[in-house]
Amino acid sequence: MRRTKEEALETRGSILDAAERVFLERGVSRTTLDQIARAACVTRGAVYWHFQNKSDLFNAVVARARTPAEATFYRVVETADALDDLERVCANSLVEVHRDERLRRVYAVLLLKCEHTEDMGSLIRRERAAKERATISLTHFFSRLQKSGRMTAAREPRALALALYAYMLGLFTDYLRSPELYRMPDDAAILTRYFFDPLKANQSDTSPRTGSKL
Amino acid sequence: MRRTKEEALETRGSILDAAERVFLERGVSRTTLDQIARAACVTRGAVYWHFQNKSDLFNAVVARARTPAEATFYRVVETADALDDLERVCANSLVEVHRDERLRRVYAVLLLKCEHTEDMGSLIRRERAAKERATISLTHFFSRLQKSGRMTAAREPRALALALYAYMLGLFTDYLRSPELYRMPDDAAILTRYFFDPLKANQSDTSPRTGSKL
DNA sequence: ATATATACATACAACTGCGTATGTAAAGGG
DNA sequence: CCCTTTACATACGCAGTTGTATGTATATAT
Repeated sequence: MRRTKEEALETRGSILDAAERVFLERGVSRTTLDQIARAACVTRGAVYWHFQNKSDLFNAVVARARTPAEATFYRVVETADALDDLERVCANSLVEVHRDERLRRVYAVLLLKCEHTEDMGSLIRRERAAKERATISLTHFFSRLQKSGRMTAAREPRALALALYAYMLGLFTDYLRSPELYRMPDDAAILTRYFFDPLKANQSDTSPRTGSKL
Repeated sequence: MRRTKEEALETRGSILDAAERVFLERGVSRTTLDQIARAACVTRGAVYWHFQNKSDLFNAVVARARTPAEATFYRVVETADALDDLERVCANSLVEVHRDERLRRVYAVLLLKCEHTEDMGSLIRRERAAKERATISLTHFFSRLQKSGRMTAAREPRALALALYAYMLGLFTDYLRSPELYRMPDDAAILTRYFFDPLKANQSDTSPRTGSKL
């Protein structure tokens, strides 16, 4: 019953899909490779053929959804030169998590359904590296805007970067915990505006709210 | 070798202490009751005497540190009538997590070292209940302030409550992930001010930063 | 056409952690 | 002072998971 290379890739994909769902439903630690295999209509043999172990599979699941999403984020942050650009990226990432099932599942697993502990692949290392890169990029971004006078100088870039990172992290986490409390996609724009409006230099904060502008 | 009641309470306490530490170090799911028992210099027999199972022990660990901290929070939010009161509570809770080892460990376990899944005691239920109560309290708080004109009317209370909750959740999480990036306790005041300053009605946002005011 | 590597399924051995059952020595009540 | 209960320690059996070893049929290269 040997499959063609194409079929093998499909199998691999369906294993990743199954892992995504079972990780979300049962949490990473409580899911067994047999449960994933059954959900993918294969046996553990197939799983062990495509992946070394659960950690490896977990990393593959995360990388498949996360890497592309992060790439676009960094591309914008490191090249953008206007507050609106960053605001748009932030609001958009919230909407994407709301719309893209895969993204939503994987971020829910990352933020709610797994333990950030030393083993579990290189989760923590990659997480810290990503966070450091994001913080540095954001700090530079805010510094640039301040120097060119396109942003209020009343806040220090380092703290602003921390604040924005924490705010977005909290929004992702809380939305994934209780999405029914959010009115998406409108709230994505509203909530990000709460952060960015006060930064805009010489601009009244009481500008009329136009509701969803997405 | 039967202990007196007092000694038994000490044993119970040291088991809770040990569980706290081992949960933090190894993550809840990877922690075995034997590891906790060894860390507390007892056997699994003692653990099973004081607690039904790991879930029960976990809940006890969380309740011991969290219940009192939450109580003060709710007391203030539901009675306060000034933005500064809430701002002080938020900044203070960050500082407390930074200073109180037990609080820091337990929140780290809750936010980073356990999986928010259906079993694991009633974690999710209590979590959702706490979140709902907090959101409602905060919404009422902001509504009150808006009606009495002590806060800008440019933001809707419901979204503000979500924003503040998410912001604090993100700050806790990120601080516990990489505390070395934060300059505590000063950053606690700075970061909370970033949220509250724009809400203060008819007040210049560019007020001089006085650094740590705690 | 044959051989080999592939893409799995099946089978097996070993360990781990849990829950419980049982043992036990001392505390504390009558 | 005796009896019961307490506060554990020790011992046991079990079910679940993991990793690997082996089987196997077929795609694919030569």
